[in-house]
Amino acid sequence: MSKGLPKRSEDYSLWYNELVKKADMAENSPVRGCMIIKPYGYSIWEKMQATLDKMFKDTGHQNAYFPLFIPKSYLSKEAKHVDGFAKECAVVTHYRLKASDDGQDVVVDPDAKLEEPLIVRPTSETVIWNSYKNWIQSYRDLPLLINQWANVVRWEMRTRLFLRTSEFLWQEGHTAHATKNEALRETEQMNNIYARFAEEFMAVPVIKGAKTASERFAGAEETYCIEALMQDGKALQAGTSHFLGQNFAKAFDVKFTNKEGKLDLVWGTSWGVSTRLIGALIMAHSDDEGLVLPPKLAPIQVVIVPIFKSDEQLEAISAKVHAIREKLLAKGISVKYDDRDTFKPGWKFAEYELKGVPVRLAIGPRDLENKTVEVARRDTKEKQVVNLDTLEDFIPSLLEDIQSNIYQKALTFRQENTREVDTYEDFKIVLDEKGGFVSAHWDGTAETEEKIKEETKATIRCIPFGGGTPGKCMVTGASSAQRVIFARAY
RNA sequence: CGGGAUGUAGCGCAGUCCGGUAGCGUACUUGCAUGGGGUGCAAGGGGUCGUCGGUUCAAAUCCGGCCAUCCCGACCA
Repeated sequence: MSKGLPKRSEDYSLWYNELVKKADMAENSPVRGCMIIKPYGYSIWEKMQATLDKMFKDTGHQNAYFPLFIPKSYLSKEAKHVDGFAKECAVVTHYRLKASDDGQDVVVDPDAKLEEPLIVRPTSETVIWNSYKNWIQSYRDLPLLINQWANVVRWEMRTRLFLRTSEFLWQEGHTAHATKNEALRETEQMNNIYARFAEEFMAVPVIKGAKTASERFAGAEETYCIEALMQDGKALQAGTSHFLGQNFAKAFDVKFTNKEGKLDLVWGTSWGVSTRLIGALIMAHSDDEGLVLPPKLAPIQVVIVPIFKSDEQLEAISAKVHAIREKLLAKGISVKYDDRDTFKPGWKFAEYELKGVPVRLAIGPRDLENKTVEVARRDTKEKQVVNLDTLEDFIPSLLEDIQSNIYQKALTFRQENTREVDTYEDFKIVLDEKGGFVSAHWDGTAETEEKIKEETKATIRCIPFGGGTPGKCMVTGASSAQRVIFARAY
């Protein structure tokens, strides 16, 4: 582990990349655009998974698993859907290799060509709706509320660790409903769950809203989303929830008999969040020293570092530490005691800061004498000496304090970097000089949206829920029902 | 697919202009000291110089092809 991270303020991209690698979260795989998620990065994902999975199950969803391969013909059944994904699909055309003529290599066996190419799923609507056709006959089979944890492949031209990789891990929920309203409520409910997860667990404030038609999921009638602001002033789409209307039901002929005995098409939704959330977590809180993890998602919440010279000292310290550890574990706090003598205390301090461990305890001979322990918090880097007797009450409240402090910090940052503008001139200036979210009036047309994107690289991140006051479009002067959120985005 | 750059030890790089037989930092191994913020000193191990070909007495270095990676664009539910 080499020391030193590039400065966040000097080169945000480099800082991010190095941080991901040095904190031992992930690295590039031999296949371009894919990534290897290392145990530390994966353990954060596992925490996210566990939390989200519980939220899904609490709202009546069940997990299932569908195949990785999608026959090409499935994908083409929904016209808009295939349009949206066709350009980034990995395609399997053969099922066998053979030795090359000179025996030095293996080549694709031309005799092993598949009758129909298989697409490595970029998303699973098509395979899943193909099954739903068989699973749904009556209104009694509805609603069908299914989620799957899986990997998907989208062959992006340009990739970034966690934020956009060719292969990524995610959950995708796919539900079927008897009525339009119920499906709409589901779409909204899941978007709310994502927002709650982002804010309460990731400590990342998000704006909930609807996508414009051009930013919608391919095949959806409405896409809701949560949008977060990163520390470099760029926006990141953190989760999406789609109202699919009856589009996939039509494409896959999924009909049910309603209470009146009449055939009707079912209404669908789909929603997902991915390992991109880990990227959001990193970019939202971390600093020049490394990761800053919210206690609720940190794989290690408290690390204890002993300071010792001799084996006798270590033994005495360890006895104390074990008692502390037991007490904290009993309160459901994850504690790591790093008593390795192969690394020095200073090295360990830097290492756990890099990895974003929220609280560090250091205990040495001096503390044994005074019955104290040094407590350092990662978010503010403040250190204080705490009496051993009060520690078990102090730590849980400190963890809560850190959780809310980093949320507040991120919220303040977003508020300071969200600006209302009324003219296109100001819009361009703010975007270039400050970045962040820009709240402005837009006439609602795809043409204006496209023109702005073309000229400024800013996209409409969302049309925030909750409405707002009407006004005039900053570009065309036409009337606008409410302000929308623009930003340059990842 | 266009524009730019890079490929030398696990990682980060110098050496290339001006050809002469492989170097620095870090990491690793060993020893001694050290230990409350990335410890110091000493010794040691580790290299098809991306790849294929050409020029030359001699190529990491010059020339050509290929491959790969990164950055900028195009692309990005």
